[in-house]
Amino acid sequence: MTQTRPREKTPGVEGADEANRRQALIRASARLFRDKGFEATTVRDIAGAVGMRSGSPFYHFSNKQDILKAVMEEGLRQGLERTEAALGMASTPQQRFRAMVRTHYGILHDEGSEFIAVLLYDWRSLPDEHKADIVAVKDRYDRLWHVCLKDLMDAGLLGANSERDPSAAGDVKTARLMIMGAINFTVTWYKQQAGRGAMDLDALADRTVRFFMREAP
Amino acid sequence: MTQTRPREKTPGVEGADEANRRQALIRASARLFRDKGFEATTVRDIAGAVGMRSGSPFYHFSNKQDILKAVMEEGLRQGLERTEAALGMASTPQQRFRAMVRTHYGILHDEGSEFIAVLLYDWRSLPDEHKADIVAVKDRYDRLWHVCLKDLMDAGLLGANSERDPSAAGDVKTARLMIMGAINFTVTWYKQQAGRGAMDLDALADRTVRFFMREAP
DNA sequence: CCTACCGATCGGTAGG
DNA sequence: CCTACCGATCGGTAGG
Repeated sequence: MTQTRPREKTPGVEGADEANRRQALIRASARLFRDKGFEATTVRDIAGAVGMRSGSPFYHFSNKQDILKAVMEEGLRQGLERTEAALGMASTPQQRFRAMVRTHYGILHDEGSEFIAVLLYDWRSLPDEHKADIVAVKDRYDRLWHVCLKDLMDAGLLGANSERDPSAAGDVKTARLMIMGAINFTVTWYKQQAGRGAMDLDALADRTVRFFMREAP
Repeated sequence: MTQTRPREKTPGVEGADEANRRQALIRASARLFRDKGFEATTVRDIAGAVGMRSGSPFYHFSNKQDILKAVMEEGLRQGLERTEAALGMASTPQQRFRAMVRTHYGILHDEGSEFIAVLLYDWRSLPDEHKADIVAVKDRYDRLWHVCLKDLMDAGLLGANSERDPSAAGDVKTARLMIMGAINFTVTWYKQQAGRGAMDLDALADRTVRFFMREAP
């Protein structure tokens, strides 16, 4: 209830607070965008979600579209970080594929991880002049998938015709688009059960891997 | 440029005209919703696209949400019609799968066929009280896919582990969700080349079928 | 289906 | 980051 903001001890701490508020806005926006869509979410919704008044988000962002961009950037930053960490603990193509599938499901469905769902859902609301920036980072993520799937395909372990000659297996890009499409589309139908935590995502990842990847004989 | 509307010859024709205007609104709305999203499309956009003034769409629909519902219903009606026609010309499980894949790509990407893309993209904008109606029809469509995929799976022709025992192949529902997800997600990345017509969709369908379906030895 | 209009709301800003 | 506010626009309606 203090009417005056307490003076910060150091400029560094004050800067950290400001960054925290910005992060809070990004997180709250991600959730709102994910639930209602970018266009249906008002700046007042966002402000209210973090206890601000309606004009205050514009202290942190110059307009609503920039918040959307920041949500997508945060999602890709976290996504790359989590994926690289997961890949570091896997040593075979099969393990790496499983790790990427499971990690991507977490990125899409974990509590507090609504950023990439927004990227997928509200892409058309992002102004054209910002799209190239996001695509550049997204390409890095897609490349991780490409390498992962190429290894699997070379080993004859991917797709319905994988064990035959390489030409029958199809190209890696098609495989990537199909697999990532199947996984990404879960944002339209998968709902986490309350209380069961990550268990359901494990099961979903298992079923996904078993459908796309040939099992060792 | 006539200021007075020409008198209709019969009530039947007048009713047909009214239905035509309604259809024009649905088609124009589908395209606008698909391009900009339901929330970002204004009633003025819709009216302008068919040469009406801003208040006139409400002569045909009681509110904006009802237009969205009508778009989705029209998509499912056309989708079921086209799919049943395509299935009628196929006699083996492999042919039926190929027919469903190719038809679904047409439903998603053909010029003038933006209805199902709207259903997928703007589902969350549909008021809850209308969702059950749409789901009921969508279930019929999903059931056609289920039967198609079950036949394929029973024949050991679906997925990476399909030729083994049935338990290794996984369940039909997972296969349906993965395959339809992969296909539906193309709405986010596939862009038809101008002038080449349906050729590209044929190629896309071929690659999709080859990825998911085991080819005859 | 048009004209004329309305209340509500929205993104954003000025000044502190 | 708040207060106070603004111009623009939106979905929708009355009356013809």
